[in-house]
Amino acid sequence: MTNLEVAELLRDIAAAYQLKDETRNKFRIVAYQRAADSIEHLSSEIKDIWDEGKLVEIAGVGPSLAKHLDEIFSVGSSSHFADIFQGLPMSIFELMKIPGVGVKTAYKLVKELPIGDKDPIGDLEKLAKKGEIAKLTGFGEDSQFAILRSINMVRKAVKRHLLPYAYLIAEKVSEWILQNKHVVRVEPLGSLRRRVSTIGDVDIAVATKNPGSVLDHFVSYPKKVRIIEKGVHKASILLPGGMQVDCMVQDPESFGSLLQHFTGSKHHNIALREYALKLGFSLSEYGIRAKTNDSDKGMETLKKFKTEEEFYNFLGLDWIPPELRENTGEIEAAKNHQLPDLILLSDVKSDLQLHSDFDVETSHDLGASSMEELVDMANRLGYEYIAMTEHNPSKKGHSNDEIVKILRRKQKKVKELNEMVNKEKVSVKRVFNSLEIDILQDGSLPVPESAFETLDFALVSIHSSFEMTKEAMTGRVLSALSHPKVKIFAHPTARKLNSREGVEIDWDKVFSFCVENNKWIEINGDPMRLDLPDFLVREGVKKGVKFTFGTDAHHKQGMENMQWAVSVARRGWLTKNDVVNTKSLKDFEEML
DNA sequence: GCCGTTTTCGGCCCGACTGTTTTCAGTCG
Repeated sequence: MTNLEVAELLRDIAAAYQLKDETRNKFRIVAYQRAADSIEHLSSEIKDIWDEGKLVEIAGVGPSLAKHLDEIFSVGSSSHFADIFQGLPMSIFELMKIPGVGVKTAYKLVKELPIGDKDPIGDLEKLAKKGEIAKLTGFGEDSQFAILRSINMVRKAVKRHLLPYAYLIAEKVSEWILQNKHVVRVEPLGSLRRRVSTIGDVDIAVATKNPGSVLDHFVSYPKKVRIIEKGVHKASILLPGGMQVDCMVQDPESFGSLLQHFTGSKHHNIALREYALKLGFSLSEYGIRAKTNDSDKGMETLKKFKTEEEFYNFLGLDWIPPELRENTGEIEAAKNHQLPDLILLSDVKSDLQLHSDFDVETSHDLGASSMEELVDMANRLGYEYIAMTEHNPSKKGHSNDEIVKILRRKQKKVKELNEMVNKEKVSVKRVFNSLEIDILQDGSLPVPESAFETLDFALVSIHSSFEMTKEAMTGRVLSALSHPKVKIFAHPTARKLNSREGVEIDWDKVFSFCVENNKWIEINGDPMRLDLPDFLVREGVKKGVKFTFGTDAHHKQGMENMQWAVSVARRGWLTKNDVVNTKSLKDFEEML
């Protein structure tokens, strides 16, 4: 079972408890939901954790849950879970996948209508179209229509959006909001502000003294498909392409609290509120109140915050950078003044994966910009050095001698380039001659030994045979990294967001190998990759791994994607010192 | 059912919006 499957199972158990005796099981239900959340966000497979006998070390999993899960993994089912599901049609849990349909609604529908276990959502859709739902007590035409619309959304399964696209949307909607004269300040928040690799919906906060006018204006956004909801504090609209935009408004006096609340993550906020409770405070988007038994008294003691810094400081915490707010130890670190000094875009002195249009006769993509254009862009970005890392020449159709010949030609071209930058007084002082080399299925590299001599260093990466066992894949990668000229493992999981899962690798082994043998791991800034993923970056840096940044630009404009690599690094708790690209040219040459 | 820098017992985040209701339940983030 995958982490997601286990999480879904635990959520279904929680739902079943809600139906059986919600009052008595109130906190047991919460416990199952928390365990589900925790397991869904694990950075390793729960099956592996079970193998090591460490289930109880997962946050939210105690002796009882560990016992039931152990039964699931060893026997394939749990008698206790079976008891809880006893007498409940499985169609209930299927219907809960429809947004807006929770456990109570699903139960009522299954009980009142002829819905089978085979295709419950299909059955429900047919009944809704016949108008059968609206006839039930507690339902009406509106809720029936909402269910039909939600079923459509499940069918379409709107994918999460890439960061730059979400940024663009946030920018355009913010511009629209700013046209309202009552707007004091507009800030895109949520997962966008935390720089998560993919964005579900865009959240925008507005400071204003006139919330009604601002929300009216917001929902009149010309490009919207429809208004999803609208109240006095917040509203949501749907845009073409399935992007949802939420807008929350707040008085400028309390804007710091709103920023904190609406940036999330949900898990960070829950943990922060629990932490505050122990200090005797209750947190919300309005501010902080002292917790008293007398609820009337409590109302009078709301403390407001104009800025986030004041909000966190009031709780005895350092201000926590948004990228760290995932409840993975940041609150503890903020209390002990041990938050990392995160790397900034301005610390970056180089781009270590670039593809020019110099024809190396590769079977992969060539770049679209000339080496000169890439150098020009690097100068504009203020870099000290860059690396030309075209793909290796194709093995098919080339003899070893021909490959060497092609790479000597490239070596000569880069040499001329270096003579040019040395003559002109520009920020780029050196262009490295490198190559991105395929790691073949057996771990070998499709470049003859004498060709390596033309290179300053090489990158290796996976472009084929993605489905291998973890052991085989790990051996394949370590074999490639062993070559003395190979310095960087580029886009290491080979994932493509929304289209391809990353490969399976024993990261512990690869990280240790890199630390011991002075090899580096790339954080690829291509918005479709963002690879190594942030949670693995965090694990790597704990082991002492050094990282490189590469935009993988195949056009000079692509070099502006460096900001996304920095985002991933910050989410992985990296400081300037953990990233090779922040080193001066002299230090980099020594490290090579 | 989980958890501990007040606790191994007694707590468990906080609030908004919708639809169907006559005061609230259900769902969501």
